[in-house]
Amino acid sequence: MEILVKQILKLSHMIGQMEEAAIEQFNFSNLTHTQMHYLETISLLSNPNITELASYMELSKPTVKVAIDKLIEKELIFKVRSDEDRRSAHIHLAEKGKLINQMHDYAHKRIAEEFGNKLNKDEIEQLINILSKVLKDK
Amino acid sequence: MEILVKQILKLSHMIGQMEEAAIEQFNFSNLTHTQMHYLETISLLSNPNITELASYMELSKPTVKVAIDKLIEKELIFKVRSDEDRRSAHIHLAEKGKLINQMHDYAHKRIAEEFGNKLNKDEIEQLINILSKVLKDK
DNA sequence: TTTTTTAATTAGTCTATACTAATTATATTT
DNA sequence: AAATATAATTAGTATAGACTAATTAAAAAA
Repeated sequence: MEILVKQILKLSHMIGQMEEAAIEQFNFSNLTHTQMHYLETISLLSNPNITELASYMELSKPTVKVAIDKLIEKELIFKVRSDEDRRSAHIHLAEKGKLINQMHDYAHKRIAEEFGNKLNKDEIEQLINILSKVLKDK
Repeated sequence: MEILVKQILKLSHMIGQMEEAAIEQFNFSNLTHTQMHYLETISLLSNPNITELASYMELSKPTVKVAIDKLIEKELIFKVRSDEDRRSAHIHLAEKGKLINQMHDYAHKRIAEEFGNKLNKDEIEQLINILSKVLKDK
């Protein structure tokens, strides 16, 4: 088990490196990690309003409002005022903002490639089975 | 391969969650991610001086100096003036600062446990073999 | 020994990220 | 209709994290 713990250290390091590389690749270097986290969360919640986003991220609404304003300025997201409740506005990812998802995809593909290059078919099949067991209901 | 890409998404998410949980567990919630990154890098470089640390992190020396001052104030690290070159000072992790390494260990152990709970012996052996192939020279 | 280089620091500035308190506009309840 | 509640915003504040330019102190080179 000691060995596995060490491997997990290396694995998480590798995943981190790949994500960092993807950030550069996609020219997101002008965004902070916090700002990328906003984009990821907006994508996850699909068009939340500020109240929902603030509650999910456990931040105050003014904090989120200011962050959102900056991301709007950078044309990464935009707001759509709700018709049901005109006090509320839903946050959407703009085309540029959607790149955040492609960026993660890219990183994950690169990692999968790395696995593919170093393993034969049987091993890949084994790995997929093992991971499906471990990651079930995640 | 599509499946593997999806699994890697889940896997990196799981690792992230475990690290976050460990941060809370170890009461590092009062540190920012940047500050933890400093501790990790100081540990990695083992007692760098400010110039080395700044160069490795690709930041200016004043930026690093200010960050280091704050971490000294929090008693996470301390400086030792060099005898060979009295202009220079080496940064050491204090006991509190060393917890950063234990924290990562803890996270990795928890992940390994999660694997252990869901896999049988054969599968664990397979996984270790597969990971050792993929993570060789990492 | 004088000059130059180097390590660290100080001073000053800017942006990001967080907060609370107060305000505005719209919805909901009484 | 009036009172209350809610979504978003504005204003004000504080800390973290980044920079450049200038200074100090020590070491190395001329």
